[in-house]
Amino acid sequence: MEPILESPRAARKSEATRGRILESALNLFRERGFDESTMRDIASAAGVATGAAYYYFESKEALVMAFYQEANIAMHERIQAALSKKTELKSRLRAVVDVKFDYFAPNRKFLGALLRHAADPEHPLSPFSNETREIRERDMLHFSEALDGSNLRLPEDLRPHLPKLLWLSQMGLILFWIYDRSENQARTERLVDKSLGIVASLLKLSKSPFLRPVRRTAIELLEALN
Amino acid sequence: MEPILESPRAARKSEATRGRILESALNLFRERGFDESTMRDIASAAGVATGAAYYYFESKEALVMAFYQEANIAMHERIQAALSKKTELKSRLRAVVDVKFDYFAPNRKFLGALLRHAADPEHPLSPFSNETREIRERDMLHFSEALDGSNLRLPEDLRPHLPKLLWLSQMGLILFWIYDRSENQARTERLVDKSLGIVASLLKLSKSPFLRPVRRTAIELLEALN
DNA sequence: ATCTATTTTTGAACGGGTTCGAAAAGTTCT
DNA sequence: AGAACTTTTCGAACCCGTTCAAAAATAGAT
Repeated sequence: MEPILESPRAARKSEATRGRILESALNLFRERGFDESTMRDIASAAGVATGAAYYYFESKEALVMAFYQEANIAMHERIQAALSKKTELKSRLRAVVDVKFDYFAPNRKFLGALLRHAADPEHPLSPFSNETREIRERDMLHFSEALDGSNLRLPEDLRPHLPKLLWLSQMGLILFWIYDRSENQARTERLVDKSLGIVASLLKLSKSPFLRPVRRTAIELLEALN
Repeated sequence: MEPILESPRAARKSEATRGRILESALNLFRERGFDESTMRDIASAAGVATGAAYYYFESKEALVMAFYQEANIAMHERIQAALSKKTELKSRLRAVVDVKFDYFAPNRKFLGALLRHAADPEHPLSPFSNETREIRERDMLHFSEALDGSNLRLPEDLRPHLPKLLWLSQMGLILFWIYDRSENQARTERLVDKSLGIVASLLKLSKSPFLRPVRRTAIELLEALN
């Protein structure tokens, strides 16, 4: 099953092949789009037979997932760096999503392929699946850090739910962005600004006794989602 | 292009064939699931050649859309009837979604096929596409009625945005429900209750001057979505 | 170096959504 | 009834994601 990499030479060669397939795929996706690129194209661009692509990747969409996975690791330190410069909650949240939009920008169009099965949490490539748990949790940590480093005090009962909630909103924003056909995704820009504004305002107000009953119900709702 | 139905006899026959194909498809989808039913199966269950199914329906998914379209019309009067018995906003909203869950229940599993392209507003079958505008707007009217008939006074600036917003939340609930594997979709039940609760509470509070700034931003956000 | 086991590569074949050109059935007009 | 036209039906063929059995390459053991 799991290849035991005894020889570094062979290991490197195999890895190189995998890399070539992935790279060819991503180039084709970027140039031509996901649906317009066939596995035959990808394999031949990488100089291998069709079957080889399936030896390294479970499916065509898994190629996009491999990109997403690498991206998540690569973005980690960029996010850390960006966070270190901000203190206001809104701008900290903004920093997190900005890193993502920047990183994803050249690949925006084909990222949609990943979200095709998003709704089905049993699909291995869904952002809600067991298989993607690790990526998801690593990603939620970014929001955790954005919250903790800010100068805003949060109600304690709400705090544990916030990373998940923010992560979820972020997925919504990314989804909107992927399909945003407006010039330079200007609509997404506005949406991000306004929605982070609301999130920040609501969190500021959330400690107020006035909103306590709503907050209670909100927490119950979040717990119902688990 | 558009068939001119000059003879009622032919018109009826053609319609009957279309109906047979749709019915066979839905039966197969219900028995076996969407992905597990092939167009060849569907056609042969309807007693026609594969090509005939494509003469009447643009794609396999269009069969599900045809069901959805019929459903929306059929649910209209059920919703009216249900609304006529309620006055509280929360229970009026509940009435609307309950009719839908009841109606969709036997078809829950294959409805997911419709939401596959949900995110792409340019896909003809997306609930956000131009092609589905009519269905969508008819559906939003239900929420408009739910709001207007309730005993709750709403801020005027918010009112025009609410049907869209409620409709969107409802889509989220339906999506959750479709993929809800818990016993009798108990998780959806809780989620619906809590989220309608929050909506109702927030709307009650929304007139308060305390929340005015948030409301303003929220309205800007909604406008950014158009 | 040879044998054995494992990993990698190959490309033909499969399955299912969809297309398409041609045949059949139906309609309209004379 | 026959010609001219449109609508409907047919099923083979196409495309593309994916599978699979067998061949090739590589590694380890003797």
